[in-house]
Amino acid sequence: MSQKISGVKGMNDLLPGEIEIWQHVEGTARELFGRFGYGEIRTPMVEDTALFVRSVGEETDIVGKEMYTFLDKGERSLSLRPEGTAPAARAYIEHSISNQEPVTRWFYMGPMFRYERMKTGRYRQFYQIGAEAYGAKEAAQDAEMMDMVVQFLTALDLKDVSLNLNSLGDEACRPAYHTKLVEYLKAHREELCGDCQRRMETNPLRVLDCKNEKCQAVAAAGPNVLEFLCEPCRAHFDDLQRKLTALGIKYVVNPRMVRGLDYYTRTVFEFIASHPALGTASTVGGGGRYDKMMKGLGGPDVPAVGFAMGLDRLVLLLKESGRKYTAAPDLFVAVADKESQDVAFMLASRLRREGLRVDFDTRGGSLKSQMKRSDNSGARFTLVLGEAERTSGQAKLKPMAGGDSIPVSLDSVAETVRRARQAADPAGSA
RNA sequence: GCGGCCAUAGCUCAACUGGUUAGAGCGCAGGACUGUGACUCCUGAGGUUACCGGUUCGAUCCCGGUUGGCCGCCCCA
Repeated sequence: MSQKISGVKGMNDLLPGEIEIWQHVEGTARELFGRFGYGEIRTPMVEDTALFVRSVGEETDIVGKEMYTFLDKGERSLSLRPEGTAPAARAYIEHSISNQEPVTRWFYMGPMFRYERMKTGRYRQFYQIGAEAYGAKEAAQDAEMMDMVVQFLTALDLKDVSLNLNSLGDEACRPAYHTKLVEYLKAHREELCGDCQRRMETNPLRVLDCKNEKCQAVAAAGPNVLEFLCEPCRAHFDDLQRKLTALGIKYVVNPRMVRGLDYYTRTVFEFIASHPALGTASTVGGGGRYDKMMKGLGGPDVPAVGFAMGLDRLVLLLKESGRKYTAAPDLFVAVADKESQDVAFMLASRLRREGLRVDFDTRGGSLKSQMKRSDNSGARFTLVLGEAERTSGQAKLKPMAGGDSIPVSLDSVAETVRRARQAADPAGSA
């Protein structure tokens, strides 16, 4: 055997048997987000490196050490996208969308790339579904987005997901808090872990969500970001909470929640799932408002709010739930004798044209092996075609789950199968 | 980037302290039953024991390296 070639570390193949779950999640998102008026966009997987440096933030781990960055043959520095918000913003600016409509709502889904140590639910090529709403600074826009996520999780029947909420203020009030926090942390330097002593210089907000118990104690006793909010930010946050309550959405205000990207202002939120299968990978999605990013990227001064969910973790949860999403054939056409092979082949084709999901063994083989294959395929019925059927034009639909066979003429197979399917699964698609 | 555990058939796992042709269950294929799957029984295919090197008369087992996987830290989705 020659040298075996394996896939790249942290990048996985998705095969039939599993892909159906992904399709289900993506299909649910498309339908639901469409209902909220969001249009799908697809941006390239590769962008100018500067886009992420300027939006995500030079000091973040993502840009600092996790990006797949390379020079193309024209010596341009390009990067595989590590997240979806910046590319969407770039597209929004590039196509002058703000000149065409006051409010724009987009969603996207696809692979993202980060060079990281692999863990449960965390891969180097991972998948996100995200949405962005541009042009509305009102808290109602934030609330609408969270409503959409909640409905999405509900549609997937995912329970035990909680919404954490915080406000980081804006350029009017954040600096004062920032100063106060650094002052406070410096006074308690000795009580912090080594990482946090470093963080207080580079990104003091991150000390707030350090997992270390001592650091948490220090952070808990320190200045509270919510008490520093200026009047407009305070009003915005209050309004958001009123709207969520009105929508019946449960949430927890966590003044120590911050996020890994620098561009957020005011609202930030996270959806956290508690499930043993996820281990420490409990965040399934998060987002927030980024009112200043567009201008920072050289675009118009439009406010925006967005979120992203990690599909890998959602799929992990759905796998745990044990639900099946595979679409089995309606009918397996089996052949009893060699002479019937071509007729059966044509019959299978005809039934597919009539809209049935039909499986057929092009190799022929013993009837027994075909029956086994039919059983394995999960087909609802098997139709055996042999000399008797060919001459009489009559056949039997054998229900693979057991029960009596249904006599049927070869001309009305599709209709009969459809009716049986309808009876068994009225909610199923046609 | 740091620390710990692990790697045997497609999958889940065996193989006494280093000792003959590395086994089982599941799955797959064929048959018992020549036009009927599942249950039962029989048979078969499928392995360079992740890779490279070392110690040894002899290595799946011991040692080193590489690659890959898992767990914790970090960070995140």
